[in-house]
Amino acid sequence: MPDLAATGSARPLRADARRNRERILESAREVFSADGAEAQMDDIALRAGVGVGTLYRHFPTKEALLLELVREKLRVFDDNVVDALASDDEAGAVFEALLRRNAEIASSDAVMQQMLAGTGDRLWSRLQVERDRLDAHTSELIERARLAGAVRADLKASDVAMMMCGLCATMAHGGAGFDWRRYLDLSLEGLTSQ
Amino acid sequence: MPDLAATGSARPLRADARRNRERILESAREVFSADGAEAQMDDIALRAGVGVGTLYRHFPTKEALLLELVREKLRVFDDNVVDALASDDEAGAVFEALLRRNAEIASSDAVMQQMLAGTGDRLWSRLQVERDRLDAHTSELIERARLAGAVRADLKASDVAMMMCGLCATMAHGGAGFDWRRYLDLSLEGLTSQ
Amino acid sequence: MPDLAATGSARPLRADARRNRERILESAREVFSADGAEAQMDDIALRAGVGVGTLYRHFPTKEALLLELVREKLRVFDDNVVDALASDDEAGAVFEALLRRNAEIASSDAVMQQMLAGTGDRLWSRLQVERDRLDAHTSELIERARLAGAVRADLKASDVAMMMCGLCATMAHGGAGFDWRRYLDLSLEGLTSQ
Amino acid sequence: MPDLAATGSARPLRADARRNRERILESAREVFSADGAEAQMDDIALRAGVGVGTLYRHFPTKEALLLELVREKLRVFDDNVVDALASDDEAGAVFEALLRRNAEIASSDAVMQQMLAGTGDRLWSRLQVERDRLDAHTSELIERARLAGAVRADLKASDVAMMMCGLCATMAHGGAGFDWRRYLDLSLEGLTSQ
DNA sequence: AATGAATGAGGTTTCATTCAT
DNA sequence: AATGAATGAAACCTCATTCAT
Repeated sequence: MPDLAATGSARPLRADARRNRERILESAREVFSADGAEAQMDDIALRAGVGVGTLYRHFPTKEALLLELVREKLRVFDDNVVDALASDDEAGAVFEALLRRNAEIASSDAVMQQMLAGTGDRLWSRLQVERDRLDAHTSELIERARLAGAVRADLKASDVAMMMCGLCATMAHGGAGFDWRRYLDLSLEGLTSQ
Repeated sequence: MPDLAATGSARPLRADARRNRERILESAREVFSADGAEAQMDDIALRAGVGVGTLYRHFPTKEALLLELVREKLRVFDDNVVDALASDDEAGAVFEALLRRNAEIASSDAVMQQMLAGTGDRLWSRLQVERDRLDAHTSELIERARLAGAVRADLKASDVAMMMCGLCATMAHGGAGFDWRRYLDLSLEGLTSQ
Repeated sequence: MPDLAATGSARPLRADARRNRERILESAREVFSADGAEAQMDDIALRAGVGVGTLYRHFPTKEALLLELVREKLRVFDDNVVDALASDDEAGAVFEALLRRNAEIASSDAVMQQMLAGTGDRLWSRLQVERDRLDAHTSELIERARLAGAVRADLKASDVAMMMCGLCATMAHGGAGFDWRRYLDLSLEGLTSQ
Repeated sequence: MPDLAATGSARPLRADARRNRERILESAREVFSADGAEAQMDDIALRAGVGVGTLYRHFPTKEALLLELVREKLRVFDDNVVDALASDDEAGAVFEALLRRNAEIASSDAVMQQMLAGTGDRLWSRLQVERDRLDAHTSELIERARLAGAVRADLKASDVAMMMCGLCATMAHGGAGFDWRRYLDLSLEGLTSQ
């Protein structure tokens, strides 16, 4: 009999509970994207087809829900970095492709944009674990690109983080006539110029 | 005849009313900086030493107040661009100095950071007049720098706007270990590399 | 011009605000009496004919409202003790009459009964000032009665307080076939027997 | 044939169910004592090591659970009265000893204090059977004490009930500097003075 | 013109109880 | 029988805005 408890800190959820959890997260993504961080918990529950109580059973706080949404996305970012590390292609190309890939993901996630764009500093500080892991992997990737002469000699993970942060801010300004892809191109120049 | 158009609505204010207006704006800057966009109108009025009613007489809406704050700062940005246009120094150096100067201003203005960092897209679209003027002057400055060979040949005013926007996002993340001045340096590389 | 501020710690309320305050207190007494301490703020506001916001402007918390209600009544108790101290009648009779008078007041005040009967210990501790004053005056009255040989030699103010407390508990049990006036008679025996 | 009536509903419980019932009652005593009547059913179930569902299987309502707790204690009170009736000691001393004994029991039972101190009149009225039995036995005890000349000639069971009720109110006011044992002494004076 | 009291829709969260597993 | 996830009607309180003074 496998030790189910080993898969996570808490006991595994019942099938229906897990389904509800997924539906809540999905609705939350949609509603937060539409209404911003001031979206209402009732709306999220309604859209998920569950009672508010259920929502609060899974996420004890609005903040906790928001946090989980961002955490998930940071994990996706990290997964992509790990993927990139496994690639045998040319290091500079791999680095650039990774940034474009993660940027595309962020561009379709309004919550991520808001978090990265500066609101919610308190939330941000609670994601230290995920950010540290992401930074560590990013540093590895940078090192490879550096050895290949594809990026500035002094490039650091925090530079990449700042760039993603700035990029998200331009994404969030949909109506301002901003073209984040162009901004990414310009920024890449800055990161890669010797 | 004074330039009434510059104050928006054309009615000249009584001396005490104008004083109140100034005090309100100053308090608003302080309170919004401290509490973010969710600062309370009552707090702003209290700090200004006026009743809420007076506050609402000057600014019919919280949004209008926020708007005015940003508008003012955009005018400062623009004034600085105009100053730069009047300079006889080397065009590339003038361009770079301007960006640094405006960045410093933004770095001490939390409201500006929040607006530029992505929140309040609706607000942003209501500043078209100021943004257009700023963009026009910025374009002039870019053109001079381009002729001097100091920036990319295809650089546009909106590129600069995006960069300032991204910069503000990193400023807003005080606690994330971000160093916006470094980010500005990197970005300048991107804008100026040929 | 009289120093209006001297009448209280805060500036005097506008006429309409004072009227509202009175109406709120009156409704609160009625609603708390009917529904107990778990009465709803909305109901109180509704009955007072004001918005909830107004209620909360006057009393920042449900607890604060409850507190004020009890505080008022403790002041009435104290006023009666002071009245009794001013009486020239026979000390024992004055003492007994006072207890009966305050008991009658408590019997028509369900909030007071609930507080005195034991719930809300936290509230009770915030009434220290009023209780101390009441105890001080009560001690004076006891002393007179003692000198007249009308009460136990060792009677203390806290004995009287306990008795009122117990009395309120029997009042609160309206349905139990309890007769608090009889209980008061029995208790008086205990306090006065030598 | 066992006295099924004593357990209320007549169905004998399975061994494990009975064990659960006991654990629930024990937890309920602890949690209600700690948190007052607004203790949460979930907490009680958690402490008992059962699911809420199980709790509700045994007690269909929070009120029913509270009721059972008080009912139990009233039975203990009654048992003590029956014990006292079996005593051959001097009737006055027996009477007084009984009151002290039951008071000590109440003093260590916050739930009992809250019930007797006035909250929950509705609950009180549902304990008619137990109260009647207790009153009947108390009356017998009083009668013996009366014959021995140890108590007021007109003392009734309801007087004793009121006294216990008042006593519990002073117990509940832990922080008020109240000394319920002293209050009991004073009250005994009142009950026994001729 | 200024004041600040009043408004009340709406926000988050709790918790007794039900019911699918 | 037992479990605990789900429910949703409240509860308390906030705050942008209005309006009588």
